[in-house]
Amino acid sequence: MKTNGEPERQGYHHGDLRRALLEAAEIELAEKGPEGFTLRGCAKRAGVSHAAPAHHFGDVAGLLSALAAEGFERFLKTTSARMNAADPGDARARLVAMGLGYIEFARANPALFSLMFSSRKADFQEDRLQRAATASFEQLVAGVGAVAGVDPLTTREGRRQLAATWAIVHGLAHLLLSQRMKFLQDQSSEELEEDLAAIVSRVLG
Amino acid sequence: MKTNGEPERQGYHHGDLRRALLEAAEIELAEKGPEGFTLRGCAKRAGVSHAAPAHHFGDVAGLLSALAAEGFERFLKTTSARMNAADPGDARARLVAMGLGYIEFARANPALFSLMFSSRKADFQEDRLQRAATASFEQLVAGVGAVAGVDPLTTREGRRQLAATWAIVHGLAHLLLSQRMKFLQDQSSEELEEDLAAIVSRVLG
DNA sequence: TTACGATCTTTACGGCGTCAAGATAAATTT
DNA sequence: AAATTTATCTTGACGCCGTAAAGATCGTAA
Repeated sequence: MKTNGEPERQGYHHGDLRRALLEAAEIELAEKGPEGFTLRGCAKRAGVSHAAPAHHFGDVAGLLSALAAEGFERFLKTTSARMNAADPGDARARLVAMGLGYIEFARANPALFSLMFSSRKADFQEDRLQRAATASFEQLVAGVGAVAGVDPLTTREGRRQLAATWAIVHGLAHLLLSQRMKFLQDQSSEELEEDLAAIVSRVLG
Repeated sequence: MKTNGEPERQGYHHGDLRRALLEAAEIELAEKGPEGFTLRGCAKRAGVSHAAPAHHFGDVAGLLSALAAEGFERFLKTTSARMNAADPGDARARLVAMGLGYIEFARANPALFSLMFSSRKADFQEDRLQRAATASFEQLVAGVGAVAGVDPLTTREGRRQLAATWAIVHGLAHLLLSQRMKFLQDQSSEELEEDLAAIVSRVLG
């Protein structure tokens, strides 16, 4: 039995293969892209046999669902951090900050973002993933609600505001990731972020 | 040699296998999704051997590139039709119509749209695909330019308008396709389209 | 010490994309 | 019309993939 917290990966047993596989999966996803991702590649990267992941995640959907869940949890942290850095009394500024956090996460974790929003390989019925995704959605609803003064889901105008907010932010994130907004990405990073801030705050304002 | 235009698919040769494979690919893409798509499935659906597609398209990227090119050509037709149905003198109304055509195409051809905007399986350097995608982009630029009065790509404010227009429309399309805007999609189809029109015209207005 | 369950490996299967070689049909040349 | 060339499609093989089953090894508890 292990008495310390060290990895000790030398034996027949790995130590924390589940964690290692999640990390390997994220790297594989980033390097090979969501299309070139393979379970066997993750196993090889983690230094185990190709069938080892099955015991911890069942199948590839299980591994990707767990990774997507982690993605949404980190996503929520990113947007929350941005929001809390804004003026607590300015609901609109906080919502804009959240939107910019949304885009920041996408740009910092392109493969993960694409797994979370553009893939059907993960099982979004899985408990932890469902919960994490819902939590992020509820943060968005609350953010729009703080600006509107009502629960956006209860009124038609609220739903329109909610959809517009989400769409402008998600559209920017997705188009930037797919390298299709060259006219913005050809600029310097500072200019790009200025533009993003200007666009988001204009639509949400 | 064939003297008539009939298919005559009974012989060793197919007649128009290239066309048949493209149609099979679109159906396979729609049924199995972009992730479950296989070249062998297309061949089986077209009634030929698994290696037959290679001669016409080289590899799977070749087939999907050709299909994506067709997608962009149809996409341009859809947005153009919507634009030309709007008041020719109202540049803003025409741009809004184009945006609604963008979303209409995505909802009518979800698998194709995802191939065109969310996949790396197609080769966007391929000539015809590159041309078709560029033509669609230029239509967008022209539409925004008609509203702004300048070429949007030449000024910073123009680029911001361009990005905002594209992002709101693309964001709505992508989120609708990923089934994540239930609060809009739970409504009737008429109400949904009213909402889309309201959102797009608000952001572009 | 022994038994047991958890963890990982090995082996095997069918399906995939792709390549090479062969067969057949169509077109071209003679 | 016959022969030859070219285009089209099939067959068979290869390595990689995901997954299932069975065997090996380890940690733990009786």
